[in-house]
Amino acid sequence: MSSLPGEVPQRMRLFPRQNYYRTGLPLDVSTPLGQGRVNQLGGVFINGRPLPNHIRHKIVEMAHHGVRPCVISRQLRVSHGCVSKILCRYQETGSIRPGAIGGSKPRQISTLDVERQIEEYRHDNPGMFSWEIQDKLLKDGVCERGTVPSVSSISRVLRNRFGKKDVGEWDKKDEDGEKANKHSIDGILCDKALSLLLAPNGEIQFSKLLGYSALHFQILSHHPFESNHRNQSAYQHIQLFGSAPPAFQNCPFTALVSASYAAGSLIKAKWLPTSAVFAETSKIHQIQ
DNA sequence: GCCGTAACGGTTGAT
DNA sequence: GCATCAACCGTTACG
Repeated sequence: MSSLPGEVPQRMRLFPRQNYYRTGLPLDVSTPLGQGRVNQLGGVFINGRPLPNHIRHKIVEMAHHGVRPCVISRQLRVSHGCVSKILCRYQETGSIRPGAIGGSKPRQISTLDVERQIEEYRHDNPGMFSWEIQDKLLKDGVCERGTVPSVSSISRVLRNRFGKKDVGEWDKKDEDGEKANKHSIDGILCDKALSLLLAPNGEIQFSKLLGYSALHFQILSHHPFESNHRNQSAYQHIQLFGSAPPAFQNCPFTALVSASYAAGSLIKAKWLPTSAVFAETSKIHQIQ
C-alpha cells in the first residue's frame, strides 16, 4: 500500500460500503490530525475542506499518465465523485486548485452619488458619526428609508475613502500601490533589472530572464477577467510536465506576462499571444 | 464495473 | 465581535 502523508493506520479505517450518511452511523474518527473522517474507501478526509494539494497533484498526474479515474479513486482512496470533479475542472480550467471558498457577493450598498455625499458630509464635519451621516442622508432626501445604507456600510465607505490615506497605508495590490512601489528600493531595482530584459523594441527578452535569479517569470493573468489561480496552476503544470495543460493549448486568448521582483511587486506588464508565452516558459523550464 | 451528478452535511470568509 | 449568507468542499448513492 502506498503511504500518503496524513493517512491513518489501517486499524482506524471503517469497513467499506458502509452507509454513513443515510443510516446515521458514526463516522467521526480520531486521527493524529484531529477531526479527520474516513470514507468508504478507507481514505481520510476533512468534511467541507479541500483535499491536500499533493493528492490533487497526484490525481492529475496519474490521469496524465493514462490511469483511469476509477483506478485513481481506489489507489488514492478518494471518492470517484471527487476524482471526477477535480479532473473535470482541470480539463475545463487547467487548474488543480480548489475554488475560492467562502465570502459573499459584494453588495451594492450605495450608489456613487451617495458615496460622494457621505464624503462631503465627512469633509465638512470630520467628527461626524456614521449614524449621524445616515440620519442626514434621510433628512436631506438623498436616500429613502428602504435605500439608505446601513451604519456599517457607511463606516466601510469612510474607512475605504479616508482610512488608508490617513495612515499612509497603500494597498500594494492596487494601482496606487504599484505607483508607490516604483519609488521604493525594490521598485528602483526592479526597473533597472527589467530595463536589461527589454529589447530596444520593447519586447521581453526571455533568454535574459535566466541570468537573474532575483527575478522570476510570472504569468499574471490568462484573461483580464479571470483569477490568477488558473494561470499559476498552468505554470505549475508546465513545471511538472513541461507543456501547457490541455485547456490552454490552442487558446485564442492572450496572456499578460510580467517580470516581477522577489517581493512580488508588479513592475512591467505586456500582452503576448498565449502560444508564445507557453513556448518560452517551456524553454525556460527545460534549460533550468 | 464505470461514470456523471444530485443531495447532503460541513467549512469559509465577505458583508 | 457576531450573525447571515452564498460560495465552496468531498462523500455517498442513484441511474
